[in-house]
Amino acid sequence: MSNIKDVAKTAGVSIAAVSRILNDPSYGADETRAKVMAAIKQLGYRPNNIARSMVKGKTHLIALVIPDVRNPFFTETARGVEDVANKYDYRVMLCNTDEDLAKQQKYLETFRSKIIDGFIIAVASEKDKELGKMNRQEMPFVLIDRQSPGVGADLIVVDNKGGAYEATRHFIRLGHKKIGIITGKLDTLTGRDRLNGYIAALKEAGLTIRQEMIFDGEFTIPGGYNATRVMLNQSEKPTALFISNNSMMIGALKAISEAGIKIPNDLAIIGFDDEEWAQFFMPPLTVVRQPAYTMGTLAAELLFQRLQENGSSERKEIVLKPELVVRESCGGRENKK
Amino acid sequence: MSNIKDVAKTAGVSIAAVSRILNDPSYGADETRAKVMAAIKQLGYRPNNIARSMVKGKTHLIALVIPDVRNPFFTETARGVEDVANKYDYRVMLCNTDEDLAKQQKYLETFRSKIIDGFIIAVASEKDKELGKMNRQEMPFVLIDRQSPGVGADLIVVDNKGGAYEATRHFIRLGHKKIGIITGKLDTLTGRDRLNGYIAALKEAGLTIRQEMIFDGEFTIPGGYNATRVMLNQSEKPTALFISNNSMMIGALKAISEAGIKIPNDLAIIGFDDEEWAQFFMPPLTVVRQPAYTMGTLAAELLFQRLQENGSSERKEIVLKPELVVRESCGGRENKK
DNA sequence: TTGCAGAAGTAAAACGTTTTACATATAATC
DNA sequence: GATTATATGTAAAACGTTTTACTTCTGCAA
Repeated sequence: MSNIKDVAKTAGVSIAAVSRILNDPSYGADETRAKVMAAIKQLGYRPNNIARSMVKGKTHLIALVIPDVRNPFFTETARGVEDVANKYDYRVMLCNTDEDLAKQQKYLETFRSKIIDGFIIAVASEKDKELGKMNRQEMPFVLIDRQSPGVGADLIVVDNKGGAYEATRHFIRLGHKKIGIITGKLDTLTGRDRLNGYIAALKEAGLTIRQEMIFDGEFTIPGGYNATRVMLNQSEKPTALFISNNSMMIGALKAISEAGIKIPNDLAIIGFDDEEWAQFFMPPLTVVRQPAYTMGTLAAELLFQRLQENGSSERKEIVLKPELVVRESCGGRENKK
Repeated sequence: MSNIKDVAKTAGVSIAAVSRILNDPSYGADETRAKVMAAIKQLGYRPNNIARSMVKGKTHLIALVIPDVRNPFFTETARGVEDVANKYDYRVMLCNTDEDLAKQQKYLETFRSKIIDGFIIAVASEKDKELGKMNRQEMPFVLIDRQSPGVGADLIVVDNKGGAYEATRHFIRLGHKKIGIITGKLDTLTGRDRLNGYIAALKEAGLTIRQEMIFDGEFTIPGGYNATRVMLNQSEKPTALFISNNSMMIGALKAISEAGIKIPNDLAIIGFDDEEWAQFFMPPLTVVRQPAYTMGTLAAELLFQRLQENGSSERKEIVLKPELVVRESCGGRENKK
């Protein structure tokens, strides 16, 4: 591979001249510029970015660490990050931790060796201890989707409680009294927040909170399936069911179908997280949509802001409002019981 | 940030000694090793990987370029690549081109600047011209899932024709005579291959190929919806339908449901690409499953093999067999018409 | 004792850029 | 015509490592 030295030699100029011509459009006489360009073309020269990174101290790379590449919520976020990064002429390294703290730590370790300029992370676990040790001055980062206690970095999250509250309110407005919930893992803040939003709405409406209307689906497909099946096998069934994430929705749908229960006539349902297939399902699903793409763009913008400033301005915390997308899985007012 | 020089100074040894102690476990007296380690700990030193990369000529980074991060097929492939890469102590940069040739070229351009050691790519378009210009000696790469005419790189693809053939054969075995297909984009080899597998099976069974049983769904959800709707509105309907990718399946399912047609009694269906929700659908979907994860691991292994050898061994082409996963969307023998 | 092998350590070159500090030539101002 | 500013160019330092080539020391065999 040819380097800048070769170019300088064949063009008959100094190394510095080549570098300047490449980086500063206003520099140099037309004649020498032409010579240099000709040499570059002839040799097929490409500047070596590693060398450039070393002297500049910037790699023009950021990382996005997510716990599950197969979750559409995170890939949508990734697209947001990527679009903004490209705008700033940065590339993004997408790192998948598979909800595994050990994998996450391996990535963080790699980052410390200055291979990237900064990163965005949705932590694999609330229990992480490494993140707090990162020097944010040297390597800025922003947390998304999930909080990490004790880490004073910028944070962008969705108002999970608010989203669950809105969904439950929607049921109540339609006249439902027996409203169930399939919760996510309650050792995560996200899981707890969604449950709390549900409870808040019921309380506000003067409805009693009943244990037999609350089942844990652990955020997984089989979990959602089992929880829903048990709930629907009870003597007293809910007339409306809030399923608090996308994976559990898939399981719940199967359980509902197997039980011969019709949506929305026998049971109204609302999910959390919008997905492509949700609007194509029969009936199309009413869901709480999280602004995943926006979360990605905002996180990236925040990170680039940090990368540009040298003095550290104060910590930012952004809470994004989810949106209730009303489709047909709740029917209308007439099906209250 | 402290560097190796600082460590050398506080430990009272030379720079070279520090480097050696760090990289060669058999080097150095116990005493000096201890001094160096203490200094490293005290200063919180981390070797700068960029500098290391420059002298070594390796970045320990590979890229995976895919046309759609939201497609589970590709994210599954990504997991395969990632797992193998981590095994070799490499990190992977996931690049999403959104089926956009311009974006792809931007990434390729970045790669030429030696920021990675090699890459794996599912091209955005068959029409790409840049890839052929890449010097495979300097920057090895392997093609996956999609061919790129004129590019003599290693290749790993799925036997699309064979997969479609198997699916169609399954219909025929069950006694179906009127078998329809929703094809993907026919300007892609993948789309054409799947159509050809379908045709081959029909011909072999002595069934006639009928235009009104073949509709183009363009690999998209709305395309699949429209194509299926039109097909099912005809006077003569198929009794079995092969839907040749995952996205079109979502659209087709809606059209089938809206038409009041029951699966599998009125219509048997088979899809291409297995997805989490496919087995949870009612009825669970029979599909042609592509070995996405395996494709990722094989591609990565092949790439690392290339990275290790210096002389170039001959080009490899691997064709992976897809697998027909029989579930309930085709019913049994009794529903032939 | 001499010679030699191996271990432990060092100084400096090398990787491929950008940037600093400086030199020279040309044009502009008085 | 002298002075000054500006444009164009260069040599060398710098970035933080690894590696080469060399020196010194230690212990062992002859």
